[in-house]
Amino acid sequence: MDEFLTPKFFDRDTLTVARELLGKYLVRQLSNKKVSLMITEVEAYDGPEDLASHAANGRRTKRTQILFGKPGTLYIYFTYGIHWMLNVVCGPKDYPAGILIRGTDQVKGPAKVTRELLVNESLNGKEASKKTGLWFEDRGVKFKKNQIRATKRIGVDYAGEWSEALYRFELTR
DNA sequence: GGAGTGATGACA
DNA sequence: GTCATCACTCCA
Repeated sequence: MDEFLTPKFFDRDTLTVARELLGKYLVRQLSNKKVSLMITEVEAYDGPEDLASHAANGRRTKRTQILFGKPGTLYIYFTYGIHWMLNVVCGPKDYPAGILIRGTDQVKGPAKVTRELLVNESLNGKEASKKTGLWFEDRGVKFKKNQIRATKRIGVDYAGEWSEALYRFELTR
């Protein structure tokens, strides 16, 4: 049974949600086809203290306000002049937290995932749902706890001690 | 190792 | 308005 992950799933501790997203499916409905990818790598950006987060120090701007929004909301931004990044908002409203989808079983690399799924700003701020055309499913994939590897996040050296946080989770086999 | 690429945020 | 920076990927 495919179970749709509701906003309630994302309305919990960010690190817990991040770990539980591993093995779940990211599903994209395009006009002519449906693409499903199993999530194997994520990074958590959790709270106003997290200096690696766009919402570090509670910074709330036109871009980052999405992170303060409802759990289950998609946060998509453009970086390096080339790439789109896909995140899903976690935790309660007004608490800035999100999870970056870094990789899937077939597509490795955050910018490749968005390219493969044709994800861009048109989905930013929308809720992950079938109506939106991008959502998450639990397809009952099982794995052992020791298959989750927690490591430092990528590309956040500027974040001081927060760059050391083991907020990146990978599914190994 | 280094280029490409453009929005964003800080500062003025 | 200017400016540096950036949660990346590709090619060498």
